[in-house]
Amino acid sequence: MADDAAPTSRDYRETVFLPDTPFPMRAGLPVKEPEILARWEDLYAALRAERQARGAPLFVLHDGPPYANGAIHIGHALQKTLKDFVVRSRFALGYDVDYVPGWDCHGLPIEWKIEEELRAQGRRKEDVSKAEFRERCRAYAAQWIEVQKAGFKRLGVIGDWDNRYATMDYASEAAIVAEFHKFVVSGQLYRGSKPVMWSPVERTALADAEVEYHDHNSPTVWVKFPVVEGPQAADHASVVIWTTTPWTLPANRAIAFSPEIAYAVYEVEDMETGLDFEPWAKAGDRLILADARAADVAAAAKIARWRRVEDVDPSGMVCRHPLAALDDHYGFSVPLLSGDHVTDDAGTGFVHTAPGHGVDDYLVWLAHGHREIPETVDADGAYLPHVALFGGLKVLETEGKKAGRFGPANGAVMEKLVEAGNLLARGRLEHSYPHSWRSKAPVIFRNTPQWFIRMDEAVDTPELKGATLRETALKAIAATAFYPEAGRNRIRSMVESRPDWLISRQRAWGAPLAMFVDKETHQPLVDPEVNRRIVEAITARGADAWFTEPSESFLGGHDPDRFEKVEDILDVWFDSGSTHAFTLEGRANTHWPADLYLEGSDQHRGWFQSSLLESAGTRGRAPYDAVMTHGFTVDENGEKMSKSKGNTLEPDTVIRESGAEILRLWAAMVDYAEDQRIGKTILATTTDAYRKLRNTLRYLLGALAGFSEAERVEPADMPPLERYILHRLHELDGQVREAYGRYSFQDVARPLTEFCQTDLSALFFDIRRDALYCDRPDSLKRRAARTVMDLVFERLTIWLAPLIPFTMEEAWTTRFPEAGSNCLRIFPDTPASWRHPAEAARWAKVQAVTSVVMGALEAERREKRLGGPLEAAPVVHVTDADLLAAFEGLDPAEVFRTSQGTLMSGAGPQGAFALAEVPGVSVEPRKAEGRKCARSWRILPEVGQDPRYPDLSLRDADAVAAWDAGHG
RNA sequence: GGGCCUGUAGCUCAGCCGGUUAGAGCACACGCCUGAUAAGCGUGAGGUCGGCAGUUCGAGUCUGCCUGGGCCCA
Repeated sequence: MADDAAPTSRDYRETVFLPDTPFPMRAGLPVKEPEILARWEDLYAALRAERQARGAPLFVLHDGPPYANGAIHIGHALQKTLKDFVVRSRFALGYDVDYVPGWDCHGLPIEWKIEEELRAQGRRKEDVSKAEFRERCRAYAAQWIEVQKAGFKRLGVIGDWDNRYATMDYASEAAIVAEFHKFVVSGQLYRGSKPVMWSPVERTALADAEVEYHDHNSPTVWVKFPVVEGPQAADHASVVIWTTTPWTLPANRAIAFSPEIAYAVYEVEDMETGLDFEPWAKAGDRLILADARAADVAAAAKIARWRRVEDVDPSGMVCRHPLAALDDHYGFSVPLLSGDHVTDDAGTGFVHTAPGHGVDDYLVWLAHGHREIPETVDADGAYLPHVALFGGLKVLETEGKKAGRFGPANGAVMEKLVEAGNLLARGRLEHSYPHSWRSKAPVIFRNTPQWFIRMDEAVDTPELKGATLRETALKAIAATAFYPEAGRNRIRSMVESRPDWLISRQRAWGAPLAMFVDKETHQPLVDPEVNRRIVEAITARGADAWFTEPSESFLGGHDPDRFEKVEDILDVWFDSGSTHAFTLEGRANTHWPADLYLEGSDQHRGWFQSSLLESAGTRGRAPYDAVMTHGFTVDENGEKMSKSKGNTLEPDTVIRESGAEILRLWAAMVDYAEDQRIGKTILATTTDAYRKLRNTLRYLLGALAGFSEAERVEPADMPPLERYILHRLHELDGQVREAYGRYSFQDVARPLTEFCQTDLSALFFDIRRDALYCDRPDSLKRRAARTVMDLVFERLTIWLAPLIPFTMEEAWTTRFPEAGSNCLRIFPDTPASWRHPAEAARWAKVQAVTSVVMGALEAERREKRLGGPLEAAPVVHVTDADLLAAFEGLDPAEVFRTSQGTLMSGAGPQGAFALAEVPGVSVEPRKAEGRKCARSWRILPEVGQDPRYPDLSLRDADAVAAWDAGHG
């Protein structure tokens, strides 16, 4: 006990080898990270040069371009961080890595921004030349590229920032156009007419991604189509349809029905009375409806009583248009067509079919052999002049205060239906309706001429060898690796069912469909010389050249009067689908196809697919060998982040408060394949994990102070504990390489964190603290411990470097200030001879026994009979021979971290401490006898035996004697 | 409304082909140490495995339905 301590006159602290390092416990990352970034300079270039000099294999990660509009958000941060994990880990695995970050620059959102700017200046888009408008768009995108680039670099993301790609670079625009020409030349492009989502307010077709759904209150009408041909039962009857878009009725050409639905003729017998309006139906009216819908229709039409006359089969029936009586324009026949899209859960069981105003309508119309798609509405959303009764009326208002609201068309059509006696009922309905995501105005389906890439026509090029684009793309999907595997299904089902690729847009900011069309035949002009001149002009002067330079300059000998210059621009997905062409081809030190594309899972429909189709159509295969996807970042409750919910988290905030390293470690610890949560609690947990790693490094650095090669010990000469740690290093080496190899960063971070916690901190460091602090520097045990620590440090710093490069850099340069960047290193070889499963088995047993000892000491502490473990001298009784054998060659006191300890074969005495989980072991938690060594604080009977140092144990006396000799 | 994915301790994750009392690290509580100290060690508590039903001798694991969440589409 303390009062038993030997009289001491000397403070031995200076003779104790305490950890010594300038590596601070607190990181101060927000300040330190920028310093490290500055020190790295162009780390990426240095790495590439180094790897190329050694002839390293090449790995290509092709960057999916973020849209150059707005500050980076947490999703960008996760994404670029994951890419950086890939890039840095491939470098650490010894590869040369090509990673060129890029940006997507064209497209509607930027156009809108510029239009907004113009409006703010009181100018109209019409007053600005196309050239000036495009120039403004270009400047706008350029500015955001710089902002985003700075944000990505701050995260520690390395790449070829100086040679970043942008879809708006002249060379890119030229390459995109050249890719487009390949589709023209190979005959994969065609001009079609198709109902597309059209925004009259913006006078443009919209891509699916540019449309959002909002609730909208629409008029609904039940309309009678008098039967002119059909079975007897249908005589003097009308087919009833229901629609929420009365304005599309002038474009009606057919009625769709389902062969799966039962239809019948109903005859009205009585109408409801006491209504404040005159109902349109009357007794004697004969209506054809789906049985399942009859009751609802009766209610809507205020029919009090009716009679189901008989079944009727609509196939082959023909009706008259409901407005035929008012104008001969509507004198055509309206056939009944069967269609799979018809259901009986709403409406009447019949679907009014206007081929120019709905996709289903269009498809069912085509499926029945019709080719002519009527055009009824112009680009401004007004009926064309030829549309009888309604010419010039607006479906949607596009000017003035009412812009974006429905115009008089619906009302006018309903009035005329009443006049014609064919309106059965009307009402209003709140339903989900497509709107432009920008103007928020409703959109309509409108038939417009557009350019498409065919999915299902055999393509006779050397690349596609007579296969269709869809077949080629599906084959490419089968040949691609997906991480996670589920991605394959997702993209496959989309490619299987997707329609032809609509690539034309009636906008200004983009790469043009730079081609000429024969005014007579409507066929594109295919002339390699013309295409060459176009691409040359765009390479030199950008896509503007196409819009500003006269046709003659491209056409050469062709007659300018015969050919029309197409001024549509390409779908931005065609731009981004072509990035592989101008980033992976024609540049040095890269290769096509890319080894990996890595994006969010939304890109199965987006970039993965556009790149696949573009490449399949031009090269016959995917531009990637593997696709890796990540989920989305949601808030702490698993809900989508949104500004309106106020649950967003800006990467900047995290970087400013905690450091990019914390964000990176978070990304490393979560399962990125699924949606990842982030928030205050989670970041706090991440910070704790970070501290654990950091302190482990700090302890290593402290314990390794002054370590020299002369101290190094061969594994064969090491004690069991060191052999065990080497075994763990060997095991981890395999795990780490394997996990990085399949991009499973979690399987790097978790085992390494647990290794630091369990094997190093709680076992190795804790046991070896005594030897490190108190042994003579030349003691084998201490040298072996430091040798192993050196090997641990050597590996930990590079294994973790791809994930937390800032901290590993700091640790590495703290120890080796002259050795260059830690990030230039390659995972060191770990000798197979370190593998030692027997040692692992031994320590599992040793730790089981130790847990009983810990339990016994804990019980004593609770009873206040014992304080720290150095006050104890447990006696351990072991009946299990295996457990006993595990201690062969070990000092029990050392293992138990007590002053003394004894291991005995056989059963323990009555009352000895035991744990049910560890049978065959019992412990007597005896107190240590002897005096407390003033240096090591162990309590040993031997203290005082060395007369030179009466207050020290023999080991410490020896150590101090050596120390004294060295310090005069 | 449809397709795909997803819900295991406060947090991040393990749980193979269904098989004992569902594990780890962190956080938490309590204790120890005070020579890693805004650190270190130990002990402990904490889970109806989203819910319900089914298959089975046995289900976190398989099936169905419901429910929460996400992405894509309508």
